Amino acid sequence: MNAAKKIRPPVRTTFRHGDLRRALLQAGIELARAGGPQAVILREATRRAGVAPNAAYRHFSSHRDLLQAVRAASLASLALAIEAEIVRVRRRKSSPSEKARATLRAVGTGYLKFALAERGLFQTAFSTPDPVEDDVDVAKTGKSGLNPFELLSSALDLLVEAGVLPRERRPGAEYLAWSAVHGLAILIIEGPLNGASDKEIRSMSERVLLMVEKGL
Amino acid sequence: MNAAKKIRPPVRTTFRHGDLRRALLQAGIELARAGGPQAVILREATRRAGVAPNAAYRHFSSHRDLLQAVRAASLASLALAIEAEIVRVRRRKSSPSEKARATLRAVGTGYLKFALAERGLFQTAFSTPDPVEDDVDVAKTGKSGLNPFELLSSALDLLVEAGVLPRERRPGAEYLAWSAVHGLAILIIEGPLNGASDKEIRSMSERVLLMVEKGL
DNA sequence: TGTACATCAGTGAACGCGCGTTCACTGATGTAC
DNA sequence: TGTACATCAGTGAACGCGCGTTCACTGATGTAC
Repeated sequence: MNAAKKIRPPVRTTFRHGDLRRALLQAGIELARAGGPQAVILREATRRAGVAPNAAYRHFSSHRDLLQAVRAASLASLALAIEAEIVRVRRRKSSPSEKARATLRAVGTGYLKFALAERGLFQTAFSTPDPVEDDVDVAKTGKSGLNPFELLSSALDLLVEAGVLPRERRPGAEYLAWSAVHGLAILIIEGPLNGASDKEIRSMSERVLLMVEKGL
Repeated sequence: MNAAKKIRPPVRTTFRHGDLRRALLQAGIELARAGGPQAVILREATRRAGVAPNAAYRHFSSHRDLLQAVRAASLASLALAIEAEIVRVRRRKSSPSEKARATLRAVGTGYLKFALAERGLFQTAFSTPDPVEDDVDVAKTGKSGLNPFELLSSALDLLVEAGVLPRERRPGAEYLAWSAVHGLAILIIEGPLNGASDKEIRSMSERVLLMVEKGL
C-alpha cells in the first residue's frame, strides 16, 4: 500500500518539461480526435503531459485559449487532407475545364474523407467561434498556406478561368458548394447516414458532388 | 436579513405541483431555445418550475431522458414550421409539376426559416443521438403526424408522381436535398454566414434550393 | 356522507465529482562578471 | 574556468462552483369501506 502510494514517479528526469506547449497542444488534439471539442479538457491535457494542472497557464491563458489552438490545428489538418486530394488531380493530364472540375471535386472529396476519418477533429474544427473565411491565421492552413475555405475558393476561381462556371455565378458560390458538402458530412457523422456502409457513403458523396457541379 | 432568509415563499399554494412533467419539459425547451442542447440543465429546469431538484426524477429517469424529450419537442416544432410553409403552397393553384416543385422548396424554406428563427431549438433537434429517419415517435411530428424527414420524403414522392424527378433518381434523394439545406442552415447559424444580412441569407437560401432542384 | 388508509408527488439534506483557476512557492537553467 | 545571481517553467495546495443523483422523509390527495 505504501509502495502503491509512492509510485507515481514523474517520468521526466528534468524539472523543466522543455516542450510543454507542444505537448499540451498534442494532448488536446488527441482528446479532440477521440471525443470532439467537448473532450478537450485542460486538466486532462496536463495529466497526459505529466505535469501539474496549473502548469498549462504558462502556455495558454485559459481553457478557451487551448481549445482555440486545437481548433486551429484541426482546420490545418483538414486543409492538408484537401490538398492531398488536389495533388492527385494535378498529376493527371486533361483539359483545363476537366481539370478545374476535378479540382472542385477533389476539394469535396478531401473534405468528406477527412470528416469521416477524423470526426472528432472535424467537429472540433467547426465548433462555434470565429468564422474561417477571411482568417489568415497560419495555424489553420495546410502546406499551401491556404485554409480550407480558401482552398475551395481557389478551386472555384479555376472553374471560372476554365470557362466552366459563368463569372456572374461566381460570387458566393463557396457557400453553395460548402453547404452541400458540409451538410453531407454532418449527416454522415452525426445524422441519419451515421451507420451507413462505406459503399453507401461513397455513393452519396459522388451524388452530392455531382449535384453541386450541375447546380452551381 | 432574517426577513430576507424567510422570503422564498413557494409560489405554489398546493403541495403537489400537478403538472410538473409539462412544466419541466417547457422549462427545458426554453433553455434549449436560449442556449442550445448544452443549456438544458436539469437543476435549472426544476428551479424554473419552482421545485426541488430531485423532484424531476418523478417524471424523467435522468438528465438524458429530459434532454431527449426536449429534443423530440424541437423536432416537432421544426415539423410544424415546415408544414406551415407547405400549406401556403397548397393554397396556390398551379400545375401538378409546379406544385410539386413548390412543395419541395417549401420544405427547404420552412427548414431554413426555423433554423434561423430558433437556432437553439434547431441545434437541439439535431444534437447527436438517435437518427430521425425511421423513427415514428409521435413526439417528434407536426400536425400531419410526419417528422421533418418524412415531410421531405413525401415532397420528393410528389416530385416523382408529377414526373419532374425521374423515378430512378428518387432513392436516397432525401440525403441530397437535406445535405444542401442542412449545410446552409449550419453555415448560417454557426458558420461564416453567421453575421450575414437577411437579404444575403434569403438570396443564399434561394440559390441553394435552386441548386438542389437543378442538381437532384 | 364520513372516516381510515394507501399512494406517491413532492421535500430537504447531502454526496462525490471534476472542472477551471489562483496563490505563494521552488529550484534548474542560462547569463554576467 | 568559476561563481553569483536573476529568471521563469514548473510545483503543491487549495478555492468555489454547479452539476447529476441518492436517501429517507412527509403530507395532500383519492379511494375503499
